[in-house]
Amino acid sequence: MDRYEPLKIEEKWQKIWEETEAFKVSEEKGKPKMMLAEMFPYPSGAGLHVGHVRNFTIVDVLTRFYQQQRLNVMRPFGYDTFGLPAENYAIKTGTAPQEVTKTNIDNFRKQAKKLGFAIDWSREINTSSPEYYKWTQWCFLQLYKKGLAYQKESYQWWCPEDKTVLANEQVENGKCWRCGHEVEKKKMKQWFFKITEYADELLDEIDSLEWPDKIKTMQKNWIGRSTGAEIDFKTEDNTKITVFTTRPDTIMGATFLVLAPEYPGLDFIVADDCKDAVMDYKAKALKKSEVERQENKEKTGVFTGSYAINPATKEKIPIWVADYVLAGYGTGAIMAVPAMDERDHEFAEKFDLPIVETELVDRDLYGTPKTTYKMRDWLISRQRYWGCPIPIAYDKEGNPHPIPEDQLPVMIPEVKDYQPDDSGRSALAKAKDWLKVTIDGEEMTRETDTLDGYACSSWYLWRYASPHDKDAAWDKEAISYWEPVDYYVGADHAVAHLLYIRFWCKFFADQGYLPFREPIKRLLYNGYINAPDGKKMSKSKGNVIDPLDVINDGYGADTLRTYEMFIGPYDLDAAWDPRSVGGVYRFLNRCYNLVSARDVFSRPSCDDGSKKSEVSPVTTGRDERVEERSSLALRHRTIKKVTEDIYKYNFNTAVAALMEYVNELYKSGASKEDLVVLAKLLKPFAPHLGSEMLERLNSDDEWPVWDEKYLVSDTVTVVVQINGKLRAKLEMDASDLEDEEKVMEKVLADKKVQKYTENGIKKQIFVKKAKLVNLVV
RNA sequence: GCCCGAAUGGCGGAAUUGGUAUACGCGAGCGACUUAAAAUCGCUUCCCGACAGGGGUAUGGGUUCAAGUCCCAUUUCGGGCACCA
Repeated sequence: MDRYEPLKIEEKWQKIWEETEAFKVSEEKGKPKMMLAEMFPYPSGAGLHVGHVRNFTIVDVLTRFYQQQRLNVMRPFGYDTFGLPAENYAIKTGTAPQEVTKTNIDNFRKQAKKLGFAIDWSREINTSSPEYYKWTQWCFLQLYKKGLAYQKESYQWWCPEDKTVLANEQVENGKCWRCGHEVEKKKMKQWFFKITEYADELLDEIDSLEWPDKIKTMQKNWIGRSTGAEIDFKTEDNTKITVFTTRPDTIMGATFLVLAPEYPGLDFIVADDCKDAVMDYKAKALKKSEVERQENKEKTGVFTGSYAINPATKEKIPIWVADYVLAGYGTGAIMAVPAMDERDHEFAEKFDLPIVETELVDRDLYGTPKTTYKMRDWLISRQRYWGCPIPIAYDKEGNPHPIPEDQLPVMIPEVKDYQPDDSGRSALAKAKDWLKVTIDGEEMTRETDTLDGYACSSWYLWRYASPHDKDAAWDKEAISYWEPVDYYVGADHAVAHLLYIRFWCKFFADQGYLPFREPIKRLLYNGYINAPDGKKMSKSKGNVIDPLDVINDGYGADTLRTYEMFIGPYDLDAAWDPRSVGGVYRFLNRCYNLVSARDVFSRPSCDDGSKKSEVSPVTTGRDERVEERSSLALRHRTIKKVTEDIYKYNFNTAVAALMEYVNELYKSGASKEDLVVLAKLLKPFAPHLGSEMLERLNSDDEWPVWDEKYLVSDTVTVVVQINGKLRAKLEMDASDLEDEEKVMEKVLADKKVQKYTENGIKKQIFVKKAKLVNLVV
């Protein structure tokens, strides 16, 4: 009997998979397909962490599960490589981001291979490679052509630390999502994608997706549709102010108007004697950081000195400016109804404005119906070096022109100094020669902004279908075979990425480039793995578990993978427990021993494929027949349990069922067929060991199928409750269950039951499905 | 403040969706093997009780023959949103 040596076995199988390109797939017409992917990682210098392992292993378990069911399964891999960490490293060390990225990718690939993932390595992609970002730029141009990529001057979130603008989605509690610095508002001309054009469809189709409710709700809230009306108010000198309200029926109670500090026509409205005060307030409001605004919710505002006429009451009502009205939502102006709205009420109290009870009127009487959204257009320009250059150039008048498609990619120029500055232009501006470009004989200057990294990840799932395509971003035929993606697994980007990719999908479907309108059928949102103390792992706390250490300590990748599936429900956060890792290792060790020492554990095989055991009652004697039946039942019960658990993503209980199975086999002995089934069911979790066991058992890996007929046994245990309390368990023939009278007869004959039913039975309930009798006495 | 979600042994967590609470693993204890330790194997392990029995799924109430599961209230913890008119 030899010892389980995981590192040896794993090296052997990884070599075999590498050399045979075991997971390379291509389109096979008529064969059912399955495509699975994780949210591709940003390859950091620190290498894979245990969170990646959980994420990737979920994908891998499903991948192998479907492979073993002989579907045509694609499980690609890629790297999301643009972004600040590589650039900040470049600023610090002078090393080109291209170089750092290559080193990190090489490391990630090596580590992923050590984990035994069933990846089609021929489909590896990298968003910062020119072959890839050429097509990101092409995507941009398609959006530009249709007017969905446009420039606008407006107030934007600016991170003074990273010296770039940020999208709404990248501002968390008033702070930059990357560096945590407080963001400011800055008026700049920036590029946007018009995601709002698809707001309704993005909202309405959410419910058709097999996604976690949590994510669906977050997206719905983010889009934030509300229906109401726009109502025109006129000032005394006839300037129109349009307000948005969800309650047009409360107009009788509107006793003043409030404008956002950034309201575009503010200058025309303010009365001369109030100008100084209003401009002063506006300047202060803009300087206020988002954090300050949130911390101090005390209402502030100033009177403009002007009045408007309430079209319903014909009353003259004052116009105020206050920063509780947001410029980017609705029209940037509201009618205040202090009797109905809490915020208006607070404002009216503070500034002593009239509060009148309102009578409701017909909703459509004074306004026109209007729908608005919380979601804003997606700000995509970044003043940073390490991103995909926006394929635009400006003529002498400053008008933008698209770079012709045959001139793509617009390569990232080499510079010596990566440092961004406050000029509002990225370090690309330092590449003087690169800046010049000739389009249609006219000299122009290139755009120096780069694209938000989320643009690069908004189409990568489609690139997997034809990753080396030189003529198109994706091959239409390949993509209509493979996609939409069947399973997408991640632990982040609930709104941003997962909303953007849906938006692009709808856009490219409208342009005829995609044959589907939703890119991801099923989404699995896995939980984090925390340190043993329950806290987030972080370098500074020194509580990081390195998955490579776990492997190299001798446990191996199979133990690591199986442990992370066993750790708890996949969608909940879990704390790392080094001792439980040992428990999983012991389990795999027992699996190995069953095969390597078969003579010790063997039991005569009763092959369920043979007609003998299926039909004819076994003639060799009662005991042996019972034995056969129970081991068949065990085996088929386990197949069923593991299969159904994987379909339900209950990976933890699937592993538990395998442990139970092994425990039973240790007690009762195992036939060859028992072990073959064990190895097949184990393989998705522990692919190296599973493969090794199957090789030794001389078996293929095709996923086993259970037969219900082995799950019904001759005898059943009937539970007897008296007044809902468990009092007895009775063995009966299974056929007895069909006859309630017979069951009751046996129940009432039981001595223990009789003890409780001396004074008669008021009511009896028999539940066949639960094999249960409840007697009310 | 608003909207979700959760609460089960010493710990991570199971429970066919209303039907035998605590599967599986960890930890702990006992035993076997061993000169010994490790490894391995076996047994025990919710609480009270010698037994009979009783109690028990955050707390209080309710529905039901039957509640961890459904309903109402409360507490605690997690997540999301946060002046969106």
